Amino acid sequence: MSEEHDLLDNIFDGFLRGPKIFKDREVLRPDYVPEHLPHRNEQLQQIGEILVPVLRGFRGSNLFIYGNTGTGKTAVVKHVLDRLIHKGHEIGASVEGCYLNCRLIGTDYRILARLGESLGIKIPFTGLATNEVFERFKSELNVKHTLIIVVLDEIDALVKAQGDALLYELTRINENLKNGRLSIIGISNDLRFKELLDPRVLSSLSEEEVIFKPYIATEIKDILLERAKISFVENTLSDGALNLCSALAAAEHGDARRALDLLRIAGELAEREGSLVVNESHIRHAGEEIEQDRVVTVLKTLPLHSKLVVCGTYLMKKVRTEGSITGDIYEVYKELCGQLNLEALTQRRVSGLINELDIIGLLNARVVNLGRYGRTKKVRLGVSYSIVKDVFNEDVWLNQVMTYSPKCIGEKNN
DNA sequence: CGTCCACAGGAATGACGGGCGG
DNA sequence: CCGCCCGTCATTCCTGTGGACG
Repeated sequence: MSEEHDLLDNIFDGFLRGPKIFKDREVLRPDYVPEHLPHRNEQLQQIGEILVPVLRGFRGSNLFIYGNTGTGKTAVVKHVLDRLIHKGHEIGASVEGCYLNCRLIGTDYRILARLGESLGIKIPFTGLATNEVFERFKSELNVKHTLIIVVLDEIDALVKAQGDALLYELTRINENLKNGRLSIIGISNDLRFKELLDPRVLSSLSEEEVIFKPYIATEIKDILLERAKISFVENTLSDGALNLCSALAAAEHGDARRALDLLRIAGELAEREGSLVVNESHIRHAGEEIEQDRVVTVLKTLPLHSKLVVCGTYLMKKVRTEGSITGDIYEVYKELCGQLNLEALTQRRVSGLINELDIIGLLNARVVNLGRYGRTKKVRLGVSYSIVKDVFNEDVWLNQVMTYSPKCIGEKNN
C-alpha cells in the first residue's frame, strides 16, 4: 500500500507545491462565450441590425452566415442572441431563441423536438410522426405569440443528411401563422452547401448574408491576449509561445478555436512538468498531443467492424505501397472475421464503413477508374501506422489478429 | 469503338424502441 | 393493456458507370 501512496502523494504534492499556471482554464474551452469579441465588431453590428426588428414585434430577416471553423461565427451569434433575448424580456416582448447544432442534433425530428422544447412543450424523443411534432410546434408558436429565432449551426450537416425539406417547411411557416413569427439563422463553414438547396429555400434563407473572414495572426494574438489575461497567472505565458501559437493557428485557416486549444493544452503540459512558464516547445508538443489524442480516442471507440476494416487496411499496408482497393480490403476483412469467428458484413456495408472512416479521417479513400479493371476506391490509412498498431494491440479483439498475414494477396502487386 | 470490370451508391428492407388512441 | 404507427439505425439488394483494353 505504501509504495503506491507515496507515488501518488508525490504527484499530489508536486502539483500543489509546483508553480501555478492557470487562473481559470474554463475560459480557454471552445464553448466559452467571451464578453468581448475582438475584431468582430462589424459582424456583431450587422447581425444586430438584421435581428433588431424582433424587439418591435416584427420578424427579423432570415440570415445565412458563412465562415471557416474558429472564425467566431458561433460565439458572435450566441452573443447577439443572448443580448437580444435579454433585452426582449426587459421590455416585455415575447422573444425566444433556440440554438441548435445540426451535427449533434442531426435529424428533422430531433430538431423539431428541440424547437418545441424551447417553447416549453414536452415532446417524446421518438414515437410521433415528424409532421405531428411540426404541427404542435406551430400551434404553440401561435398560442404564445412568440417571435422565435432559430439558429441552425453547421446547417450543411443537416442538409447533407436529410435534405432541405425541413428548411423549406420552416421558411414558409410564417405564411399560415396568425400570431408568432419565426426567423432562421443558418451557419455553415461550407459555402458549396448552397448548391444542395432548392432555389426557393436558398433565396428565402439568405435574405441576408454575413461572412466571417479567417483571422490573421495579429488578430488571433489579440484574442489570445485577452483570454490569457483571464486564464493564466501573470507572467506565465512567454511572448514567444503566444506568437508561435498565433502563427500556427493563422496558418491553419485562421482558426481561433485551434489557437485556444493549443494554448490550453500547452498550459497543461507546462503545469505537469512543473515549468514556470509556457514556452514555444510546449505549444509545439500541444499540437502533437491534440492530434494523437483525437486519433486514439476515435480508434478506441470505433464499432468492432469498423475497427476490423481499419485493421485490414493496416495489414495490407505491409504489402501494398500505393494504397489498397475496396475489394482487397474486403477480402482481408473477411479473413479477419473468420479468424475471430465473426459473421462478416456484406461488401456494400464495408464500402459504407470505409466512407465513414474516410470522413473522420482515419482512412483516405478516393474513387478511381481503372478502366478495364473496374471502378473502385483507393484506400490508405489516414493516420500514423504506429498509433494504429499501439491502440489495436491493446484491443481485446484486435490483438489476436494484429500479426495475421493476409493470404488473399500475392499475385498482382500494385 | 464497343465491351466489361469491379465496384459505387441509391433504394429498399428489417429490427427495435417507443408514443398514441382506444 | 393492445394494436398500430412512427423514426432511427444497420443492413441488404441491385442498378449504374468511367474508361483501359482489345
